[in-house]
Amino acid sequence: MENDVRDDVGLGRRSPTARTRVVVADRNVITRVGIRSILERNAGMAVVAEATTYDATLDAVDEHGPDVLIIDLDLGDDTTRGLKLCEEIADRFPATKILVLANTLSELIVVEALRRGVNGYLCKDDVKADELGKGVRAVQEGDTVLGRGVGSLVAHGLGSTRGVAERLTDRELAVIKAVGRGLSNKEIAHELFISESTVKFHLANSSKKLDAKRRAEIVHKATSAGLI
Amino acid sequence: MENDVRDDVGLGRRSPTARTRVVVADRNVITRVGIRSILERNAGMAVVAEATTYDATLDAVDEHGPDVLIIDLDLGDDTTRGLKLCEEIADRFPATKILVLANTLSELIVVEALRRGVNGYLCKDDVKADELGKGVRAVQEGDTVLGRGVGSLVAHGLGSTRGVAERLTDRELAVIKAVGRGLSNKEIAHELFISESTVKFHLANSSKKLDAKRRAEIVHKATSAGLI
DNA sequence: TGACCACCTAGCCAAATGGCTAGTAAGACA
DNA sequence: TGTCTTACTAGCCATTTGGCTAGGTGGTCA
Repeated sequence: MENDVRDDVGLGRRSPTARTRVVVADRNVITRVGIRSILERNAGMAVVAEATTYDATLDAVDEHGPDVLIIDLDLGDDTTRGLKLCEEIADRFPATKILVLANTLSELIVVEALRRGVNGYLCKDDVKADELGKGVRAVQEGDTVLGRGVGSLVAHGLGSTRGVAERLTDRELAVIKAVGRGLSNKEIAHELFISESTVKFHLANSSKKLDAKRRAEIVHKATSAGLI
Repeated sequence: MENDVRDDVGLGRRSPTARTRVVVADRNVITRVGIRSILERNAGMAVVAEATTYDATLDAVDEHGPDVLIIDLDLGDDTTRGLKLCEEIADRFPATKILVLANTLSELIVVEALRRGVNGYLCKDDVKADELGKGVRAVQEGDTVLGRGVGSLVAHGLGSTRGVAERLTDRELAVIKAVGRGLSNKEIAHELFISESTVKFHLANSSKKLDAKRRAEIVHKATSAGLI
């Protein structure tokens, strides 16, 4: 059950059976220790580096060229930067597969992540201990891994007629943040140096993209998705 | 730096120096493994049980009578049940100290938790590896532990003149959830079998309690606090 | 060059919301 | 018994909002 696989290294054929090398990017120590513990003890993998910021993640991937990057998209204030980072890594380091390990499940983020070249998407609260290792192995071998619930969410989204969670622009995000702080359109207009009409324009667009009926729902969806 | 402290056990005086016994309640395997790893390897403590539901947590505390319970308030749909559970444990098992390990930092929840007998409140994303063990040790010895940022948040809340995050009633919570789904007052009234006036009444009360100016802000604060 | 996109603005109108006062009623608690 | 809390209702009125149409700008990319 818990064989030590270190002996594999240094045997005959090296490359295919070599230990899977993983970089973990998560701001949470507890999570990092947990992942390391699970992967190294039970799955025979090696966590070669840990990162807690976007920049450090990029550096770590560049330096270690891991087989798999396990990343929580939310390393800072908003998930948007995490998505951009994934895109960059998928682009610059195609040999490194990306497995997102998210706190929350949001169609918006899942679809956007897959669009940007992520190879797998698991939810922290849903994964069982053995599934983490299996997931890492699977993405390493080229599979796309979607955790419980994630798959059906995506299928549902792709099947529907609407725009499937289009990306929010910077301006839209700024307006939504202000709405979440309880500001009126007039106050937001004043704060962002735009007219009230423009605020309403951005909100109307955000509504469509998020499939939300009212500003309160926009805020709820954006908050749940870690956008604000 | 990382001495193995297991030798402490079985020395002369047992009870004061005996290994601290901990129960961990968190729905997330990775976090549970991480906490166990950190506490057992570096702090010389023993995780005697893990729980993933409110009921299981109560059972585990009852059965093992741990020195400290480390709990994530959000074991199910909403944080409210977690708060109730803490109150019950603090009441029935005063020997077990409670250390909350939260995902998010919300004044609302912190104040409410302390009010119900919790001994410490740390934020997962903020704790360093060594702080977890120190925190556990401190609450065990009777101290109240508030993580970085948590303390000032509470102090600020207590210092202000307003009601300091009063508890939301079930009805208010139901209305807020509906608002988050983008429903209008009329729709909410119909869904909850109450009049539109009553919906507005509950929202006005919620506004005061959460110190929110508009429904969108109510939703934002409630969502951030894990209430909906 | 034209198409497309993000961004910005204006005005109109119906609906929704928020703030207020002024009540009723049931259950908990001392 | 009286007081408190929660829950519920009504109406009024100003403000906010959402939905609509109809524009304008500058930047990017094929």
